Amino acid sequence: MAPADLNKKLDRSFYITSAQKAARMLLGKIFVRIKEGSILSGMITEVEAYDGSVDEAAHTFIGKTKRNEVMFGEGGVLYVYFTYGMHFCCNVVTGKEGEGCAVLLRGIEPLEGIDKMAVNRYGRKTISEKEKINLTNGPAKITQAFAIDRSDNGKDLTGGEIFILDAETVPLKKISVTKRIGIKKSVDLPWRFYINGNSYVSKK
DNA sequence: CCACGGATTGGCT
DNA sequence: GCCAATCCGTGGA
Repeated sequence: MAPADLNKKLDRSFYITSAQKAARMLLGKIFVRIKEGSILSGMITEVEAYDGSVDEAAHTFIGKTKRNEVMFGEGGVLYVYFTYGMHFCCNVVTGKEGEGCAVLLRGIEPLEGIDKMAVNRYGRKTISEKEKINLTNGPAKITQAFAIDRSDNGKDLTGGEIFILDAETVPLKKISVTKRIGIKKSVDLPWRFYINGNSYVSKK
């Protein structure tokens, strides 16, 4: 695998758009974290859009609170939340200040730092093929593999620690659009997007 | 392979 | 007090 090209970092303008558009555009892009001098990276394969203005499932639908204030900020930062008493999930905030929109990362295909992700997920470097698929095919699995937690909430994606690299846009005919997973409100909105046929997707 | 339920913190009513 | 944008182990087909 060629090393990540750090010159192709997405800039602020990429994120100042609707969550639905950003979600589709993020598929195929490369999510990168520099951790203790080494690179963890992977291609985004599955996402969901959340839009606080109309979407009861969005954390921002209820108005600003301590928990969701990062999601109300300007696009291009990371919104990390804690759920089910044990899991973190991470989102890319989109749109303008005050809108309360974000894209949940649900699937990533690992590219660099796979042995470190294996240690983060399983406590060992050597894993089976099945375990490799299981590294990052779910939102809380991603944060565990990339060692993302509440200390990363609000980090700027145009900075040098966590960022996203541009890559060829995935054509619409290679993208599946479905209802979102695991929510109990606004369940019928078709705001989940994933790359057809990719193994690193939480559910077909 | 699929279905089910337990784990376990903390945000909001 | 209720219950969550989840994951994993167990048990049965």
